[in-house]
Amino acid sequence: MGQDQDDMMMMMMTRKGPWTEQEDVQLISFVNMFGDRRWDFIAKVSGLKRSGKSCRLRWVNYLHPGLKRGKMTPQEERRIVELHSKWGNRWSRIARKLPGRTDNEIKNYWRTHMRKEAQEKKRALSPSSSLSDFSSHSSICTNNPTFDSINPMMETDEKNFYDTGGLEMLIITNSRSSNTSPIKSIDATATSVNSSEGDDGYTSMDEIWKNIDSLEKDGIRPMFDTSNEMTPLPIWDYSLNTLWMMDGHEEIGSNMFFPDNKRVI
DNA sequence: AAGTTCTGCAACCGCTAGTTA
DNA sequence: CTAACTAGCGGTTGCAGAACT
Repeated sequence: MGQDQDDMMMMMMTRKGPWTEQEDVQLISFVNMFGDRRWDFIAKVSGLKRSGKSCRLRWVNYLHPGLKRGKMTPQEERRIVELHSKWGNRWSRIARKLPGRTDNEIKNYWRTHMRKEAQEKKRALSPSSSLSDFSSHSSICTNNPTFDSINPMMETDEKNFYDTGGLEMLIITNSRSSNTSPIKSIDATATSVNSSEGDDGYTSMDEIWKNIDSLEKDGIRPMFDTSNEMTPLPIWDYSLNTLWMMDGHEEIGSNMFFPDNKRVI
């Protein structure tokens, strides 16, 4: 079958809408194997009928182990307001300063926040005032282009916490545990990531992938073999359980990969 | 109790910047 | 150099559950 037909098939087979628990488990296992960069590859290889884009989004906004769930703390709220006044609707940038929070979450929070504020103002002002439909224009003041030019010095190479997730998080975790991971053995320097702020000592996933590629060229293979059968193996010590031990999350049953012994793919 | 409105959040869409061949 | 591809970003939508009438 030709590539075009393959793509056509993929298009037709693509699923949309809410993710099922089964899909989540499948995605987690494949991200654990291949890292959180090659989304298209993961989408294809995992057998999920999802686009790479959709997989990435699901991981970044919901499945990433570094995510905090639950309500924003007053400190976080203050920080968002502060940063938003500085940067406007640069949600991903704001998210970088709020570990465990995603741009989507902050964006949603802000919308709610603005809506509430608008309503309060409405109430405070006379009924004749025309602050109408503030909520549907959440960026009423934030699309101001000046926000983009403010604070050029604030331009840093800060990394989003979930940018460094996937393999890198695995590496950190693995460096604490005793097991060997393919990546750990490939790039020991990556274990020195400063995880406190995420801004220093950063080793990009690209570098790691390059390392993998170069090692593969040298005939050294990682523990997983992408050319063979796509059996999801939880080969890294990074316990999947931890993904589900966050606030308000139940743990998935004992057979994480094949609940009810169903075939995943 | 039933219907309506509101709220919070997950997910999609379209665009852009960066990367690769 | 450039075209194609991919990941990431910001805006928007749709839905489920809560709150209200």
